[in-house]
Amino acid sequence: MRKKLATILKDTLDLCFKEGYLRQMPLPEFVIEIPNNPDHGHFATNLAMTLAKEQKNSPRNIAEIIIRHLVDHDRFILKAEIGGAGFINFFVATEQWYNLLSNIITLRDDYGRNSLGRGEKIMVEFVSANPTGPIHLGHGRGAALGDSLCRILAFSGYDVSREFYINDGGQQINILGESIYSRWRQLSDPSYPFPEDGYQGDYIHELALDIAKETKLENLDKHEAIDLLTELGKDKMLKEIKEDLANFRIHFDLWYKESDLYSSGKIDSAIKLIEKRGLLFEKDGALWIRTSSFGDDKDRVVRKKDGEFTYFATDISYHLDKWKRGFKRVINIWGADHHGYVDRVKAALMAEGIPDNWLDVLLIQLVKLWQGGAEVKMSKRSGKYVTLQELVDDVGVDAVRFVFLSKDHTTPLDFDIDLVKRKDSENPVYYVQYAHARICSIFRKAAKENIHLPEHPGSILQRLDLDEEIALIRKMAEFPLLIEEIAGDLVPHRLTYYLTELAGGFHRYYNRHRVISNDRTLSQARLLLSSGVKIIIKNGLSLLGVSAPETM
RNA sequence: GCGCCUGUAGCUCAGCUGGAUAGAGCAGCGGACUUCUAAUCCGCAGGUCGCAGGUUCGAGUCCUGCCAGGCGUACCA
Repeated sequence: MRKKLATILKDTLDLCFKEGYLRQMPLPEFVIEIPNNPDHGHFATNLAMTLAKEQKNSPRNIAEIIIRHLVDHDRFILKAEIGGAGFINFFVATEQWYNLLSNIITLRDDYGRNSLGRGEKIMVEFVSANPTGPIHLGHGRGAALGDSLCRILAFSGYDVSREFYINDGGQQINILGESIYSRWRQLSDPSYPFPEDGYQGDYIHELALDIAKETKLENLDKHEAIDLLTELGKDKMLKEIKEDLANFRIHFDLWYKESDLYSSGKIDSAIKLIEKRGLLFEKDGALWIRTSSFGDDKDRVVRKKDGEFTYFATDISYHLDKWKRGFKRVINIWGADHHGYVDRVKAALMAEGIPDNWLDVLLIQLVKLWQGGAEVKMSKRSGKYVTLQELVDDVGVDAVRFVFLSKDHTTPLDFDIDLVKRKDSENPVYYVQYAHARICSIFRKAAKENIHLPEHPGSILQRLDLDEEIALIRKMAEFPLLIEEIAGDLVPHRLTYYLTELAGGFHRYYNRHRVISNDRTLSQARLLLSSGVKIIIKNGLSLLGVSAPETM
């Protein structure tokens, strides 16, 4: 509807220029917003104010001229008024709102879908937790964000791929093997030393027990045993990570192994490409890439003195591989502690001729856990942290996802377990789900009384003549544009707020008016209204990966 | 030192590309179930938008400086 209004305004300006009501000038940037105050209309624009300076006329005079010459062949606008310093407030003809509601009901699951992405290939890489321990809360937040983003991008016409990068090489994996080995030895010899930088968590102990049950380790020498434990431990950890994510309703299209980059020679070819561009040099026995030419603070090592590639080198080749696979755009979701790494990777990509804006990195801030009014301290080093699975077992997938998604990822998140566990009004996820369940309940009741949604709403909709009813439809009308904005700005948290407002609007309505009454057509009209709300709540929750229950 | 993020009601947070009287949930106080689910609703109270300047018709939003908190500044991964 906003687009329709924008067209009307443009046509109107053209007319005013042509007929000389206003001085000819380039079209200024102006906004059409939805005012907070209902007295200010359904839509408002600052158009007259943006014209004022150039027109050498007062905003209110210009608004007057625009209103007088509005090009509105379809009688879209009921009335237009001047407000404040020169806003133009528009009231849309009621019929338009009825059409919109009919449209929602026709489109159902597709209401809100758009073609912003034009089928473009886009990849979201997220979680990518090292297979050296279970996934914890921080990963969970990234998982919820990444998955929801993918759902929204797919809904917006992108061809989306979800990818998990497995760091299955390098030092930390060896430490995993050594840690398991020590725990295994400690089964028979409690004094056996544990590596200083080993992983402390109880899961290492469990892994040792598990593997010892299935595999004979006694006959192997230490190195063979550690190698084997590294492999088995890694596989078991990865399996657990996959299960935990599946329980969190998250599935990936591709699990990409870091080790494949080595075996396929992709690291070498990535570095050769940089060499070809003359951005590689040797210093102090190491191989460096001149990232400082592309906005990085300093140059970076890709191959160490000892001949090993750095993690940075594998990352460069991994991203080059993403590029070669034809993704038009890539989004990475990383923990905020990686922020120093962003410029470096972007610089390296630019050194390979990849444009700066190809990669978007979303940094998620820390999750702090609260219980009993105190912060639950977490540290991976000491092995003391709450896993995602524990939290999900405790409070349920829906609540965890909703809470994670209800905050902007740039702000640190305080997660209060006690609060999220309570299945009452304190938890917004139930507030939204409850509205859905309530509407389902109304439909059950209606079916019993043999009242059904009409096939062709037509004139029945005219029975929706309360301000609250029109206001609800107006709220519903915001949904498609909101989805486009979220897909464009990568901000799914806005959806949780929208859904809470929509649910609130319905709850209020429900408490004041009966949907089902003796008046059959009125009942049908209100069922149509309820149906619209239900459709949007269901679509919205599904984009967050949250269920929409029919009963609660 | 330099860089990134954050600072809005007692608490947790929204505030869309600058717009009209800064919002929501929780916590506090007072009300509403013989009627479609009270996991709901209604009302009251609660604010120097960290501080100080600047830009302009207009700033929580943009710019500069300062203060506070978090994180990062590896030939680790």
